[in-house]
Amino acid sequence: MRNPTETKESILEHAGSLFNIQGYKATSISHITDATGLTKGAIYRHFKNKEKLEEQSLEYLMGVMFEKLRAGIKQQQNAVKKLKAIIHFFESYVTKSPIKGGCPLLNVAIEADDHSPHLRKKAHHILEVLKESIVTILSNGQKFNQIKPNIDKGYYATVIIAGLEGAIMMSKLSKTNHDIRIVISHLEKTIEQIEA
Amino acid sequence: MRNPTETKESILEHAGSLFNIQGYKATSISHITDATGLTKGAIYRHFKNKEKLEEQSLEYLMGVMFEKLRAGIKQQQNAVKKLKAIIHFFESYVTKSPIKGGCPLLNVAIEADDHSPHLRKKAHHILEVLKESIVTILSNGQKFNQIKPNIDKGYYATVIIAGLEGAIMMSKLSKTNHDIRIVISHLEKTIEQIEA
DNA sequence: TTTATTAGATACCGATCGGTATCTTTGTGG
DNA sequence: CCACAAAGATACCGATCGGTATCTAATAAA
Repeated sequence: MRNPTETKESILEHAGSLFNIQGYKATSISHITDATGLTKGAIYRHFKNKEKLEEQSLEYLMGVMFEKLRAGIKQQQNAVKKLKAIIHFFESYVTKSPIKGGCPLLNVAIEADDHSPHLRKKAHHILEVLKESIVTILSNGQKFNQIKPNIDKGYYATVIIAGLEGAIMMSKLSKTNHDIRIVISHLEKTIEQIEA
Repeated sequence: MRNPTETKESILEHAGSLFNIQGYKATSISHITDATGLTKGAIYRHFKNKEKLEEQSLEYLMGVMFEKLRAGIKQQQNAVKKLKAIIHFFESYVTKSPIKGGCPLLNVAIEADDHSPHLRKKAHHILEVLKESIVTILSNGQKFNQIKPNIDKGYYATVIIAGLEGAIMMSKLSKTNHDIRIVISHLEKTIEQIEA
């Protein structure tokens, strides 16, 4: 109990979860003190203001997300299987969420649209990294004759991400995994069409 | 200036716009009094509390959305063209928005997930209506030999909506229409595959 | 063991939140 | 033209917001 790095970690964990579930604006410092058992004094010692706490919480969430995502990708040996691993990772946001509250990317994109440009920029960057990792998988797939040549890799990256994020939104409204399952089967078909 | 129905309409217009741009929780009554030039007294005469104002504002936004959507669909004479009209209606949320702040369905789905179940239920219902209208277009298309028989109509409704909503989210982050254009071209191809 | 530093607790600040009680103004039917 | 009801303005309420100044307690260096 008086380990500052552990304290900061605990704050980011709890704050990240609350921000992702309730929203950034809707989560007050008091909510975070309740969740962590700490006081305002402790929180403002580690974070200059709420804005900085929001930023670092988002980075924390994205870190957790990418860690799990990369682990899932690494297990698979060819491009098609790697892409399917990505798809099923996003499915887990609906079925058994690795992070409560759904995809942090989607949440920030909607909430931080006009307000809080700092969060929007961070989320945008993560989106580009995500796109790029799909493009890289496709490139490597082409190198090893697993993926057809002459396809528009950015096109498929966008189609996959858009479908998944939209399906997560629909599943949030319906509280079932019906829609995400449909979109997954469609994306799997789409991927199989570019298999070499 | 003292026409109560006009006043209520003005409140719904301004409140709806603010809710859709800034979010429901992030928009205070004071923001709405500033936008309308009215006072709290006027607003609370027409709406019991903020929750009711949120609900009716969402209904107002959805009303505007469906009105424009139906008008676009009605202009087209066959199923494929009607579906493409829907797709390009959603594109307009990014290019030149009929309602500022993007798709109210998407916004509510993300913000009102756990908090405010009344908004979530309303949005869910609208989503089902939207799905159903795509299914109806496909059904009529089959009747007139414009769409292949034996296809899963609900599947295509979900794939179309998910792709579009996800693309809107991506476009919000990148502030360009790059992603929505890609998804549209993909959905158009998908639709053409079920053309009879 | 003493001292300096830092982590964290406490108590408070002004601003703003949603909401209400009350007053004034406006339009309308007799 | 007057009376009455409804529309809207004003002034206020307690609660909570983000943030800060200050105090106490714990740790690490000497």
